[in-house]
Amino acid sequence: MAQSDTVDRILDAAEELFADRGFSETSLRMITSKAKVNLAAVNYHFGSKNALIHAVFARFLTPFSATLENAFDELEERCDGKPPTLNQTLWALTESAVRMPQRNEKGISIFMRLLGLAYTQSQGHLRKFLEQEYSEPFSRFMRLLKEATPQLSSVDRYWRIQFMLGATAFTMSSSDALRDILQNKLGVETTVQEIAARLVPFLAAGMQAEDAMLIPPAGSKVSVA
Amino acid sequence: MAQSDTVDRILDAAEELFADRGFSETSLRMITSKAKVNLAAVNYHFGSKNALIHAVFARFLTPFSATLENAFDELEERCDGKPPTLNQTLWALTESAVRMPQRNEKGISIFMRLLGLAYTQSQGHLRKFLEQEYSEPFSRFMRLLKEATPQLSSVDRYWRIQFMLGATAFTMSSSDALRDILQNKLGVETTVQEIAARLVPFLAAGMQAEDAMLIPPAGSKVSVA
DNA sequence: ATGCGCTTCAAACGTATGTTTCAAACAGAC
DNA sequence: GTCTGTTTGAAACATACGTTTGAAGCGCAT
Repeated sequence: MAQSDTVDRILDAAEELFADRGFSETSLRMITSKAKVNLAAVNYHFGSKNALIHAVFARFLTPFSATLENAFDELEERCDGKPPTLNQTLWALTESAVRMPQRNEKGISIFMRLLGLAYTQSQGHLRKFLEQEYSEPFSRFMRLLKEATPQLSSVDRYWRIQFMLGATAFTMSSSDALRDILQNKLGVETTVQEIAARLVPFLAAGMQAEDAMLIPPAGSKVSVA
Repeated sequence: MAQSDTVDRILDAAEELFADRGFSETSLRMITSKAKVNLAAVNYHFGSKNALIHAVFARFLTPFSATLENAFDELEERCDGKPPTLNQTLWALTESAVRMPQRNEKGISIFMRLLGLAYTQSQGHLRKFLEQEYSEPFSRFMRLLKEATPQLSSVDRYWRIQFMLGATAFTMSSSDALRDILQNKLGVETTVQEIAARLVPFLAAGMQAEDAMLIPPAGSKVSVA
C-alpha cells in the first residue's frame, strides 16, 4: 500500500458513515471495518475520534472555502462597485457547493448532510473548530447579504437569515431521506442540484417578503382546548 | 410523594435533556440523576429508553394535535366551502403551537427542538411511532397546504414544505440562543410570538415564490479552483 | 398486625465504546 | 544485510451504556 492510503480510506469510510448515521451513532469499529483498516489506526493517525471528525470536515471545507472566496471575488469584480444582488450572492454560494470536485456521485449530498449535522448535532467541539477555522468566508457571506438587502431593518434581516439557515441546514441534513420519500410517493428522482435550484428561489422570496406582519390577520383567532 | 410523580419528573428531565443534547447523547443516568430518581425507574415505568422517547413525544404531541384539529375545524367552518388561504393555514398552526399550555417558559422552544430532532436524527423507531400515531393532523395540514397552493406542482410543493419545516424547526429550536444574541448585539428584546410573526410572512412568501428557476441566472458562472 | 400490590433502591450484568499497549511487519538509507 | 523510524496488528484496558435482579419500603384493605 502507498504511504498512507490508510488515512484516506479512514476518511472516506468515516465521511460516509457520519453522513448516514451521525457522529455519536458511528463507532470507530464501524469505520475501521468499513475501511478495512486496523482499529488502532484511527488513534494513530488522527489522535482521537473528535480529531477524525475535524479532519473529515477539513478535507472538504478547506477547498470549498477557497472556491467560495474565488466565487465572491469574481462576483464583486463583475459588479464593480455596486453590491451583488441577493440572488447572485445565493447562487454564488450554491454553485460553489455544487461544483466542488467530488470524490464520487454521493459526494455533494454527503457534503450537505455533514454541514447540516454540524449545525444540528450540538457537538460543542465541532462548532468551535468550524468557527475558528472558517469564520472568514462566513463573515463575508453575511456582509454580502447585508448589502443585498438594504431595505431590511437589522432585526428583520437577522431573523430572516436564521430562517434561511434553518431551511437550508434542515433540508440538507435530511436530504437523502427526503429524496427517498419523494421517490416512493411520487416516483420522482431528484438530484442535489435540483434541490438547490428549488431552495434558492424560496429563500430569496422569503428574504424579500413584504414587511413582516406583526399581528395575525383579523378573524384568525383560534380556539384552544 | 404522589402516585407517580416519578413518571413526570422523568419526563420533564428527559424532555429537556433530549432537546439540549439529542437522544443518543443523553444517557438514562443523566436523566435519572437530573430527575432525582433511581436509575431503574425508567425501565420500570416505561420499559426501555426508546419507549421513554415515545412517551416524551406523546405527552406534548397528543394535546397539541387535538388543539390543532380544533383550530382546523374552526378555520374550515369559517371559510365555509372555500379553501382557507395559505396565510390562514399557517396562522392556525402557529397559534395552536404558541397557545399550547406550557409547562414552563422554555416549553415552546423545547417542543420545536424535539420536532426538529425527530426529523433529523435518523431514529427509525421514532419516525415509525410518530407516523402511525399522528398521521391524521399531519395529513390534514398537508391537504390544506395543497388546497392553498394549487399553482404549485406536487414536487415543488413537497420541497417547499420541507423548507418551511426546516426554517421553523431550526429557528424555534434555537430561539433562546438566537434571542440572546440579538439582545446582546442590537439590544432588542424578542418574544416567541414576535418570532412567529416574522416567520409566517417569510414562509408564505417563500411558498408562493415564482416558479423555481432550474438554471442559475445568466452570468453567474463561478470559477472553480 | 398481616399480607398484598406497587414502587423504589443499590448492585450487578453483559455489551459496546474510545483509547492504549507493545510486539511484529515494513520501507528506505547506509 | 543491517539498522532506524514509521506503520500495522491483535489484544487488552478502563469506562459508560441500557437493562435486569432481588431485596427493601410503602400504602392499604382485610
